[in-house]
Amino acid sequence: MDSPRRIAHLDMDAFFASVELLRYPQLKGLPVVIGGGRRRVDEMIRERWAGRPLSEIPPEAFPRLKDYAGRGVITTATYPARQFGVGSAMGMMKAAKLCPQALVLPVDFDEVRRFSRAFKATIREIAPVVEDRGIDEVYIDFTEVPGGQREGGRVLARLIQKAIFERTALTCSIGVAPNKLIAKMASEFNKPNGISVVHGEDVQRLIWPLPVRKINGIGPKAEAKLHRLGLTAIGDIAAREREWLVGHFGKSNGAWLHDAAWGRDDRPVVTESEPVSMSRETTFERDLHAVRDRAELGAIFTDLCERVAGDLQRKGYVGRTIGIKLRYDDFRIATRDQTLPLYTADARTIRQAAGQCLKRVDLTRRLRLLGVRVGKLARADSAPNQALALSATAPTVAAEPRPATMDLF
DNA sequence: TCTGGGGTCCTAGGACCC
DNA sequence: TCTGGGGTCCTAGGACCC
Repeated sequence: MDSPRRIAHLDMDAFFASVELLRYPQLKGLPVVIGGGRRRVDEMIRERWAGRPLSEIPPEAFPRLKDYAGRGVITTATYPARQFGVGSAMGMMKAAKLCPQALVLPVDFDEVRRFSRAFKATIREIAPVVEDRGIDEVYIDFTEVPGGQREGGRVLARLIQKAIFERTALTCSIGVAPNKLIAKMASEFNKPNGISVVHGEDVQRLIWPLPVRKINGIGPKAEAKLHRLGLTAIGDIAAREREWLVGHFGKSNGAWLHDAAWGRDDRPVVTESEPVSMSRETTFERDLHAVRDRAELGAIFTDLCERVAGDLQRKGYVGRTIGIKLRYDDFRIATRDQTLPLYTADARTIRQAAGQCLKRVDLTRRLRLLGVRVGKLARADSAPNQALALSATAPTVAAEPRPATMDLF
């Protein structure tokens, strides 16, 4: 007999902040936020306290939110900071109003990635079917893992929690359920360092009272529309006819909403995937103008192209679609892209194509952000250009005159 | 309260082909 | 002269997630 599906969602608790607290244990229990600045705050601190262990730097030595005057958002807040209403994705300015005394530390991506690899490796040693959902989250298929069914998955979840803590000294929260959709919601029920187990028959009791926004895939826009229609809880969606939802949200979205509200989701746990695009973008310290700040903008542009090229080369990919992204001072976004005849990972080729794209957007407004993207990726070792060349010159294909519009490229 | 950076997926129109 | 439908690729924008 087939075992019923048991899917876990695991979320590291305040991941970025917890990683920093391992370095600065003296900050435990204090409101700390991670994020914001491009200035290496911790380097400044270390310089000032050179020669002393990091753990001996007194909390008073750290910068506070009230002293922080930069663009940017909070990546993670410790639980003491969350008590003041500070949370991820919140602007630094707003956070400073809510909790001016919170200490600010920058993101140390290398360190966070190191811990990310460590906790994921620990999980895979216990349960091999793991789907990456970013730096601090995974789905795990418990179904076929020995012991994965005991107490609905609670026993295995405890084992994983313990193994991660022993290896990294970090805590996580786990939800186990019949599918990814419910597991994701369940992992939030007992945060931090919690486990919750949800069964199919619990959907009505545990899921229906939750606000619609708790469904992974319902964002601010969908939430607003649901509210306008008088639907605020997940149960309100479930109470509607499928056809009614299809009428208001379209065939695919309406059906999905109905399924989600009833806790139905048969998506598999996907262990491997290939990247679709790679990009680099940056928000300037102050808004820049294409003409007045031409030199500065040009240098940033070149740097972005070089960084994307570096990423592609380091990871072994090439791409054919080169694109740019602008954010204007009024927060409107414009994108342009162009697909090249050959794959590339070369910074100059990327810069050339991205430069063409830049000519096609409005550059009279001041810019807040500039980004460069490479899409239509292929593995560099799969020799995609040779394949393209072969198909273009295959003897069975007659050489046709190119239409005039192609000459533009 | 003026809102980062890195992604994925979906939609929709037009070009082009059969 | 007018009328098709299906499929794929390209491009721009937008919603959403971590």
